[in-house]
Amino acid sequence: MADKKSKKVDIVTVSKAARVSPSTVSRYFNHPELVKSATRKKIDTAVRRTGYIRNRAAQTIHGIRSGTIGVLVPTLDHAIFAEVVQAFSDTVASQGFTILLASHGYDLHREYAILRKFLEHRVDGVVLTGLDHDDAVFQLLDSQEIPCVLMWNYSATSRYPSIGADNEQAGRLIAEHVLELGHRRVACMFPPTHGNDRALARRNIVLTTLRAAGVEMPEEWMLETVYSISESKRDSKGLFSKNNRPTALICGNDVLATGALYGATASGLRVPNDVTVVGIGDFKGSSEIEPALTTVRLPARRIGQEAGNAIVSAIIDPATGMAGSLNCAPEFVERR
Amino acid sequence: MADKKSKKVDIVTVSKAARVSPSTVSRYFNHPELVKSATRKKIDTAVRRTGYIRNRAAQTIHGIRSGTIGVLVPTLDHAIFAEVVQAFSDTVASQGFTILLASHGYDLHREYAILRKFLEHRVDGVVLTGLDHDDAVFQLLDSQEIPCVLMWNYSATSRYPSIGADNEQAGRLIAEHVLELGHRRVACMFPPTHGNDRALARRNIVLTTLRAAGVEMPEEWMLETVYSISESKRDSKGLFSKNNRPTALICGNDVLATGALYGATASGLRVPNDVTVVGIGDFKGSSEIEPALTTVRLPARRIGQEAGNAIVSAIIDPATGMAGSLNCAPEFVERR
DNA sequence: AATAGTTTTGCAAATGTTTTCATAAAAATG
DNA sequence: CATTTTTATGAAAACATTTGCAAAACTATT
Repeated sequence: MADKKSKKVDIVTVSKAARVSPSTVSRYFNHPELVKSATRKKIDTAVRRTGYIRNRAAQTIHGIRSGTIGVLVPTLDHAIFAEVVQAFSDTVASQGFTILLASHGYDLHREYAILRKFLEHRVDGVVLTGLDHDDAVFQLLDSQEIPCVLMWNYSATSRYPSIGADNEQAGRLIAEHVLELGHRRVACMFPPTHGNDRALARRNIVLTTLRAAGVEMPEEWMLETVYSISESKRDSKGLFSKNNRPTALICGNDVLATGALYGATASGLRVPNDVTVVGIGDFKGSSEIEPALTTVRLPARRIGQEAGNAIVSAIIDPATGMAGSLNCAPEFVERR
Repeated sequence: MADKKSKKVDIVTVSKAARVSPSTVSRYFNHPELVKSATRKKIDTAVRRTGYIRNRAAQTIHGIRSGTIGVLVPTLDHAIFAEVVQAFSDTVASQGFTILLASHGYDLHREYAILRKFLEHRVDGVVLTGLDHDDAVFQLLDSQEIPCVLMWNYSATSRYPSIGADNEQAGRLIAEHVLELGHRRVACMFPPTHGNDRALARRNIVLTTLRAAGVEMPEEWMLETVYSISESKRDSKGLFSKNNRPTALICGNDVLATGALYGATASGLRVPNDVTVVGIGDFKGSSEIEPALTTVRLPARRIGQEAGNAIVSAIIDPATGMAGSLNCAPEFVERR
């Protein structure tokens, strides 16, 4: 079977081989119940013999769905996004869709260009990460009539349906936990917040919650550290080795938290006896780190699945349209 | 600009708005040097006003490249693959290509179906992970005339050009290191090798190298553990708590090695004083684990980049065709 | 101003499908 | 067996582009 390397095998090649018309071959694929089973058999062997592979491009220009969904994430280098994408991909693949994947590396300006590329490919739907996007991006989406989901974060007022965790809730949970433990001298460490609305929102709510409880965080305890264990270790060591040090450190994500754990240990402090370290955004595997880390878990797999289901049903049934936003509640995970 | 949500905006809509023929609009995009600059300007504003977005599907049926590359990995849940994909994606994106991504979850039978789907989308090239694939997959590739790269592992005799690390070399490096440290009582822990030629090849060479040095590994010291820190911790604890325990443990990947580190610590052993733990396949971040882990690093970023460059140049210049396989040498990373 | 040469444009055919409509074949009905 | 109904197939138009070819519009040359 299938070795016509010779030249182009198209639907008419098949139709000739099967001695039927091209229309019948087309029907064989799209409405098999309309073709007699004897003919079906003939076409079946012809397809096999010629090694024919359907051409979705040719279908797509008839307004038929392309069967692709554009997915745009900041980067796969952060396990958390890789996990969301994997879950999303699995979910939509089971419904016959394939994903077109691109990353913008936190440069929101690249989003527009990438989105255009997706649209050139006539994706059936688009998934963006985070709530905050260039206005041009939203306008472009408005002008098309394909469904779009903002995943990763949730907000009741997002411009397109958002499926993800509520940053406010996550930040509040962790801040309240720290307060409940009785801490009054609290520091925080977040990634650079420029172009990263997720991190920014988390930090703001943490500060607000603390302030509401009368805990004011001095400027020099608000660390801004890039996503890297070694940087975080270094910065937190700096923080912990000062004579005037905080008793708790809230980290914007678990990579930072991991580094901070190491930093604390390296400074001769024991966790959690001497200092408390907590993270937000538990990724697959952080549950295994030692010493155990208390975090607020953002349910990556669930987010990917829900986003996948939402967009697929919006694609398949455009009449009903997209369901609304969905809050995948972050979950408090206390360890040791 | 651009808000014709009204209806379909195609090249003829634009041509009418610009008062030129559709052919000229087409040329404006594909051979701008052939159209007078005054006309160019007219078309430019027409495009902007109508919000036209080119339809790659319609181009593709003219034999024009689709601008997509199919990438098939086992899963993104392993950081190492996510990292390769990220590097690959960045590399090809800079040349205007977008990736179609799918994962098979180590079920090699799904590869065939996914590959077919890629071909239906008329991808310009395909990247598979690993050297070992179903024969049907190779036959299908043979019957098409699109370039294909096998990435992640290297072998001089692979059926398609392979770009990646040499497992033999990696396994040998780490085994020799253990031998040099004077160990004679060595255990190993690898993921299930079924459908995972990478893990299998590594384990075989480790065993062979040890055996060549007269070190025979007893059956019960060959652990098969799924990719999970907690499983690995549990299994290694079992191993280390026996009265008759090995003095070194070679792990098939760094997730297993991390768990083994914790397992050793939990068994009251100190690393590396009481027991040596080494890994193969250093992933981004394992360099940060404490206690530090000695590994053989598989250069994920480099592999992704090289694979990207190789396939893009094979696509762009089919005459020259694909360059040969490339051995991205694994690198020995000794930490304390 | 007429001619030759060059640049720019439009027409029409081609690409690989799907789909509507009409016709042919088969089955059901009298 | 003739007629009606149903089912299966083919012809041709449509989809959104690209491209070879020829005509038209300029420029340059005398």
